[in-house]
Amino acid sequence: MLAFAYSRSEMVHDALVVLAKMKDLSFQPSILTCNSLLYNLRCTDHLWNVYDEIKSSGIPPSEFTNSIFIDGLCRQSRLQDAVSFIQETEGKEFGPSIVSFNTLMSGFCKMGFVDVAKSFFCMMLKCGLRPDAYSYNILIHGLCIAGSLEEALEFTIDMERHGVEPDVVTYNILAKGFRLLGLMSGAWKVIEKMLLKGVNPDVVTYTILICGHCQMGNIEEGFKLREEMLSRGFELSIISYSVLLSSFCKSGQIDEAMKLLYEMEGFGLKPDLITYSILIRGLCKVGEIQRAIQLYKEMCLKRIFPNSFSHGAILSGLCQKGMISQARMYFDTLTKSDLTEDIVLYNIMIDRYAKIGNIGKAVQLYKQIIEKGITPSIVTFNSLIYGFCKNRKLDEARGLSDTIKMHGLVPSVVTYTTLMNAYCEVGNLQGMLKLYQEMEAKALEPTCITYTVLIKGLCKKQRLQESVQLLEDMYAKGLAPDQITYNTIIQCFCQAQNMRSISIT
DNA sequence: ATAGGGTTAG
Repeated sequence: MLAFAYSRSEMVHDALVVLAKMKDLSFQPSILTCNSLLYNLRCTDHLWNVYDEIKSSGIPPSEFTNSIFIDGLCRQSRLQDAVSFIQETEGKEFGPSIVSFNTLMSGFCKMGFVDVAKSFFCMMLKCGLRPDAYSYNILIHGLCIAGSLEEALEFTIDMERHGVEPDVVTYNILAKGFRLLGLMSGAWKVIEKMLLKGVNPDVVTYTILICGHCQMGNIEEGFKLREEMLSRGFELSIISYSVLLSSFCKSGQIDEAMKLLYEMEGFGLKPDLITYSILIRGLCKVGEIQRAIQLYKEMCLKRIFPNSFSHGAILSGLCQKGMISQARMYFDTLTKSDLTEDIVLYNIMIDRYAKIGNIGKAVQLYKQIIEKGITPSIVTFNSLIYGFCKNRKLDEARGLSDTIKMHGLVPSVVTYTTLMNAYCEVGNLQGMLKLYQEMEAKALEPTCITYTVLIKGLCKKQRLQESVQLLEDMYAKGLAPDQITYNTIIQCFCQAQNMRSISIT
């Protein structure tokens, strides 16, 4: 009991001391205690030791033992070991359980390998196991994160067909999937369906919707939903607050954001690393670097330790203020001392160099990444492509497509949009449209910026009707045009001296 | 003891 209590209270060290004593006295701990310990050490190097210890001690494992072990392997990114383990346990007393498979699928999804996860879904069926709501939700989530919304929806239908009712988690996952693509009208349809099915929204649902409003720049609607939430007896979570905070920060209303921070603290909610990172970024964005550093220190005093998010906030703050040499100094100390070589920090720096047209420095940092054996991300390449485009080196920019493939990466909407913009700038409408078709063929959803580039390209060739049609397409999709979209169209009509059509919307 | 909501670079 003592060992169990220690373990449950995450006092793992004490638990281990008690267990060692027990071993001296030849007392056997219960499997409950062992599992709890295995669970608490699942992210550490002790995972194997504890597991081997259980195996050799003769304590009969429970059905949970194996799935906890698999979870540990997945969390340590040892997916291959997890797969081998599942294969070994097949046919044994506690062979692969649904939970084991679900854990494994979740592990693969988190690493971005949805296809592999799907193959385990099939394997599960072959083992005679019936996927449960977790199995479906894990896959649907993985697909949504990967942007394959259509397939996620197909899986949802499949789920219903097999008698597993989509629950609040399923609907939340789908709503977020639409939100991620900026398609809020789709998200609302998901919620409608959910209500129709008699499934009640929860705090997560509200948070996704508030986030959607905020993302569309409509903080007011976000706050209205918050009122509705409160009137229905829900309490705001740290995350709901963070969404609202973030929205204020994005629109530069930093004092409003700080007010929310004090409000949440007043309710006894403790801001976490993400909340602080949002605020630090917000302060940097409006140029208040000193206040940002002050908050950063306050966070450290509360024993919340900065990660690359908070560092990235300060770094991009310095960059945005045009303090490029200070930014570089900060960057150098971070990359020299930090054990984790985060690609995001490199990306921020590379992007800044690209933005100011210093492609030389950008390429230099890229080479440094490769030398250090750090894997570049698609963002790294997008920034480099931007840099080349800005310097009118379109061939070099396009040439990077092969390098992207070489690294096993996939061009994103941003890759396409950046290149399309470059073609648009040099007046190559055909080149731009060809890229757009290629993008569509890969089922990549165009963003507001993609549409704006398309509109700009068409406007340049006086194809006004088509550009207005694109604007209509955006409305139909629930994709919000921004100021630049409107400015582009207005400017174009002005140039065509067609002042009346401006009221077309 | 397996699933869902918030921050980053384009």
